[in-house]
Amino acid sequence: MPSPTASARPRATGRVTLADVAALAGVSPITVSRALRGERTVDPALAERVKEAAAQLRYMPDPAARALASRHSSHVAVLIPMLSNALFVDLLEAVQRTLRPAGYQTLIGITHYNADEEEQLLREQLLHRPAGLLVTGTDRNTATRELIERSGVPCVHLMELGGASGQYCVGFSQQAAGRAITEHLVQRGHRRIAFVAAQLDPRTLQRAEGYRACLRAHGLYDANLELLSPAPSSMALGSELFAQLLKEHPDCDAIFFCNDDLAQGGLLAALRLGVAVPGRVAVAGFNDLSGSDQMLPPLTTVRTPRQAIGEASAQMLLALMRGEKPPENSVDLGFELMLRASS
Amino acid sequence: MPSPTASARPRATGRVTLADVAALAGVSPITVSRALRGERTVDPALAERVKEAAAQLRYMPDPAARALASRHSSHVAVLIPMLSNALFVDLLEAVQRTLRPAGYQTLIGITHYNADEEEQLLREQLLHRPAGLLVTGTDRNTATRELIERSGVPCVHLMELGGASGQYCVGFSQQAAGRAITEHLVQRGHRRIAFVAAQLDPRTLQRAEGYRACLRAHGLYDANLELLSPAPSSMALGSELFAQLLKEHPDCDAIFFCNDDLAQGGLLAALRLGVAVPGRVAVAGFNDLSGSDQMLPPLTTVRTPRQAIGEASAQMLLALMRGEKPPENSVDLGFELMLRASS
DNA sequence: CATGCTTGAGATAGCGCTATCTTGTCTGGG
DNA sequence: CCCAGACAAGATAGCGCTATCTCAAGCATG
Repeated sequence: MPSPTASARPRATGRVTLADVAALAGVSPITVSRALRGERTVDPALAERVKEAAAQLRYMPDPAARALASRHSSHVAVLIPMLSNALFVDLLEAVQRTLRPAGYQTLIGITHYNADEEEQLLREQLLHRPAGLLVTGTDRNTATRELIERSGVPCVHLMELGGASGQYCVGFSQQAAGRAITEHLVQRGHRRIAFVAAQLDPRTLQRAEGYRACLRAHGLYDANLELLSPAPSSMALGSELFAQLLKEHPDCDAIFFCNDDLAQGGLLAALRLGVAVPGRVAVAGFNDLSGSDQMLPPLTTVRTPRQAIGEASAQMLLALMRGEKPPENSVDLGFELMLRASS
Repeated sequence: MPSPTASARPRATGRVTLADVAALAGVSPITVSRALRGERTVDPALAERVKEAAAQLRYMPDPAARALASRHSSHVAVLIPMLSNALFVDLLEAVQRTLRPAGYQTLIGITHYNADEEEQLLREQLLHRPAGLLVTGTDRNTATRELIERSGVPCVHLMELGGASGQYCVGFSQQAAGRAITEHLVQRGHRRIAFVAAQLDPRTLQRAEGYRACLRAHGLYDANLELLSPAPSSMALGSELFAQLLKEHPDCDAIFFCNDDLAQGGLLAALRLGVAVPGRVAVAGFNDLSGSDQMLPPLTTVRTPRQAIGEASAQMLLALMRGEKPPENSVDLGFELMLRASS
């Protein structure tokens, strides 16, 4: 039995509406709307009264009606490549944890590292008139870029830095991170350092650039020591590529895997094949995923600040959606070398 | 420059609306609405003409307006416990792959195995008037169950079977799976078989029941050989629990881990500690997650049909949303023992 | 004291669809 | 030849909000 309080007029749907709250508070619906959205043009005392009435009736605004009238939904569209990479799970988790309390629902689109799929997903999501957009990386096809541009929806780019582009970005320099971990291997005395990568997405390629820059600076670069596979990253693939690399290049004395799952697979292959790590070959990974510290030997890797990126990007987006201008367009959250026994 | 075709009246938003399509096709807006939704009450020839007009104008219906007018959005709310368990990533992937082509957007809620959080998420999602609901398991608090019930939204339960409840379920018997893998260990001649579990969610506890039932049937059950931790599942925890178990129960000759990440951690701990697997102690896991086949030795486990569950549950939900009655309330997709060298 | 400005509230008019009720047309049975 | 019944299309009326315009009251200005 619903409360017997004042009500505008019975609605067909039985929902508590703005009009009900307005009737109870003795004001017009538009005033309720303004009061609940915290507009300044409502007298504080009145606003308080309205909020009490809303609470009493357990009023909850209808997102669809809001979206239709205001041309903005309470959705934030998030485009990420793949959830099978734990990196993006952590990122997403942090994003949701930040956006939900602010009243935003995340619409998750998985692009599978595919530009066309990304474009298609974005088109679908834009139909929902999202209030904001979170996309992975800055590299995408022209149509998608224009779609973002023309939609006028605030957009923050994840995982990379903006450079001079003026885009809003939160991430770190993949290139610098790739360079730093390679430098570490050089400092440990390795000379024949291989780079093993899968997926070959833009960020992987940036890490490759860091690897190359470092080795060139030391006069150690050898293109033959790059083993690049477009297949999706996995432990199984890491095992395979490890074996292949050592067979083709027996003189290789260190391997930088572009992601920890590959590296973990590599370490297991080493164990299986009886290859001593780091004695015969040192191994380094990227991202410091779950389990890397448990490996035998524990994996040297680069810890990437994915939770921080998720939270900071969501905060930046919240500011943009409020119409504020963030202090910086591009936020660099850095990275940390995790030096363990595999190197 | 937009096409100079007929149009109802300029809209403030610049969007192509039903009215534009209606004007171009020379029919009323409601007829366009009906034709595009495939209602039977429109002459096929006319419907074709309308669809052509819509295609020509690149008309896309506005989900918010639809939701408001029809009281159903194009959202399907999905409640899952956690994405850090790869199981749910695969499940979600399959769900999205099935629902998206049908025009449904998934709203993902992560419950963190927490009943209150689940209730809160569901309340938020129901505001969006989802067309369907996908929830993990059948075990939840009364408020949440009533919320689902009263919402009238079609709902399918994932990962478990319905029993006599009459709920729509797609999954397999966690109990039977737990029993089967334990039976396998018994058949291999093990007598002191431990059960190591984390998280202790309902499905884990069902597996525990299967384990107990099997060992009791063989007269081998010993409650001391159960090591149950409420902490979240991870490789690190698996390592820890493995070491703890062998220390406290040196006579233990086999371990059934409730999830593969724990088991993988256990295998690595064995390697670290120099414990021979399966010689000294056999190890079995659950779910056949990525990497389990790469372990040293490869992990014996239970392959669970998560992609199939995702797809079948989405198909069942699609049927329910169309107003059809599925042939069966509860669909059992079974499981498969993956016997590898760890046992 | 008239003028202009701010400020808080309400009236009005949609946002872009669909549910529902009506109307017109066509069919076949008595 | 008329009328019940089925069917295809349209007219009407919202769904539950918010953008925008309007208006009355209050206050400082010259």
